[in-house]
Amino acid sequence: MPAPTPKPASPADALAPAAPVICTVDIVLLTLVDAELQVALLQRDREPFQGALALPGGYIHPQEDDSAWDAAARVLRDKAGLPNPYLEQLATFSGPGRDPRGWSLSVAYCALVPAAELAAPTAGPLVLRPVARLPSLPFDHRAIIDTAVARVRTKSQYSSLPVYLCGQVFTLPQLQAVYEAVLGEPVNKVSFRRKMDELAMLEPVEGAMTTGGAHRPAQLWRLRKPFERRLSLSERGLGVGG
Amino acid sequence: MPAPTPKPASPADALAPAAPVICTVDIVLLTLVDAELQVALLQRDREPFQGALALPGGYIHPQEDDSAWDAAARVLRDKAGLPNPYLEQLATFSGPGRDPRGWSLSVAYCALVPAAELAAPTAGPLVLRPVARLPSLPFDHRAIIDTAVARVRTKSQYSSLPVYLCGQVFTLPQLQAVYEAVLGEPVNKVSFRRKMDELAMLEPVEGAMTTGGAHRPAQLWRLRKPFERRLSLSERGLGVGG
DNA sequence: ATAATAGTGTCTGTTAGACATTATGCA
DNA sequence: TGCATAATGTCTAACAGACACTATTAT
Repeated sequence: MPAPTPKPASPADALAPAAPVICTVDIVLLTLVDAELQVALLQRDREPFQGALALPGGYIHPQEDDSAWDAAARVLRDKAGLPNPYLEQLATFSGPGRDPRGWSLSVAYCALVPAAELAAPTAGPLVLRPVARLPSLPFDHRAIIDTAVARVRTKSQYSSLPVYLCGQVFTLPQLQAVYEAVLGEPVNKVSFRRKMDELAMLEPVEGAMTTGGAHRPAQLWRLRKPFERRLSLSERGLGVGG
Repeated sequence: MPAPTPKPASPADALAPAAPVICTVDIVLLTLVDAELQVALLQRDREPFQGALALPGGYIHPQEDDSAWDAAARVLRDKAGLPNPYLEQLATFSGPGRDPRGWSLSVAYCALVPAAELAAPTAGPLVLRPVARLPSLPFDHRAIIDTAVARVRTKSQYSSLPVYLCGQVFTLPQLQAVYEAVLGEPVNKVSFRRKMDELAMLEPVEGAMTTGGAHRPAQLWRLRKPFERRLSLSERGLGVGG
């Protein structure tokens, strides 16, 4: 063996490593504005990258969080005023270079919320940016967002995921427009309605219709209770290309 | 507010939390033996749960690992003698109760290898157990394995994932048997071959046939180069129910 | 020749998409 | 009454699965 290297051999894992890992969560909070997927960003209030727009996130607090998921829910509650959004784990990003403070690990989560909920005054100083035209972002937040968008697009092809971008009640034409915005391509109306029927996740809201223009009003629908926090999956997808 | 609680209010995240998070990786190493999915387990050589069978894993070493993926690859290399297996991130498991040493976080990875590679003498003291009949396991390793198996089953429905359970070359009847073992149900031969053709990931190995019994030998195939480390995805799946 | 498995041709039922038609409210 | 959109009926093309048939080797 030549001269000693900066990488000390690990002492058989007997103890936790000396250099601690910085453990955080980051949330990709997506919503739909102007028929476009937008991500919520927050101006950082401290170093590193103080003042820059970045994903909402924060340290995992072992004292108060029962899991990384709980840490993400806490961040969403405290920084976005969202008490109970749809929230699912995306992936974990890690390495020595992604955070100037040192070797870091971030469990990334993806949250979907209706745009109306982000407009509420409790939503805090969130800033929305279209995922198709992102500003330059610190850390590896661009890669995290790209991963989230790809996941949402893929999952929308065969699941009820986009309903979390709608409000409590919605019409089928509205829901179809949401699918089309997320997938980025038109969807066949007849097939779409057949799929929604087959997914068996919607129930009509009796006696209620939208009013708008000089035309027939549309039936209102809402999620059936078993699917309020659980996706409905289609075996064959919606037939839109991936 | 009443008396002080054991949960100190977080000081605005100014510093990393006092109690460090135990950061590890765990690997669900799956292979196919006797037409059954089996997971590789290792007898733990230290506390906690010394002597018990558990998933191979270990601390993330910030000094030598460039990412959690690298840590998982290192564990597979050192503990299973596998230099370059198929390895993908599964999910991250965390919380105060999963490890008696304290609040811990484990990035779980899923590896697929041909059974022949695990039989090699370099493979170390790994023990294979059918995922359908798991022994009692420490930590939350049972939940991690169940998640991995569910993921592999789902992904096998629409991708080339099971080829990583085959060796370098294989016949289509062999590959179909692998799919059937993973999915747990028979697959239509004609449809299966149509899909394999459509996935465009295989190329015939010229002039080579398997020899075995008193019957027509089968064509040998191998993965085309672009797919050696990349899955091929089918838009519509293999038609088997999920 | 026979056995046994590999590989293919073909038919049929199912599914998805295109198109056309009816429904319903408002101006 | 006409217009605009909602909702549905129907035809057709694409696809998956069942079945049967041919191919090829060893015995």
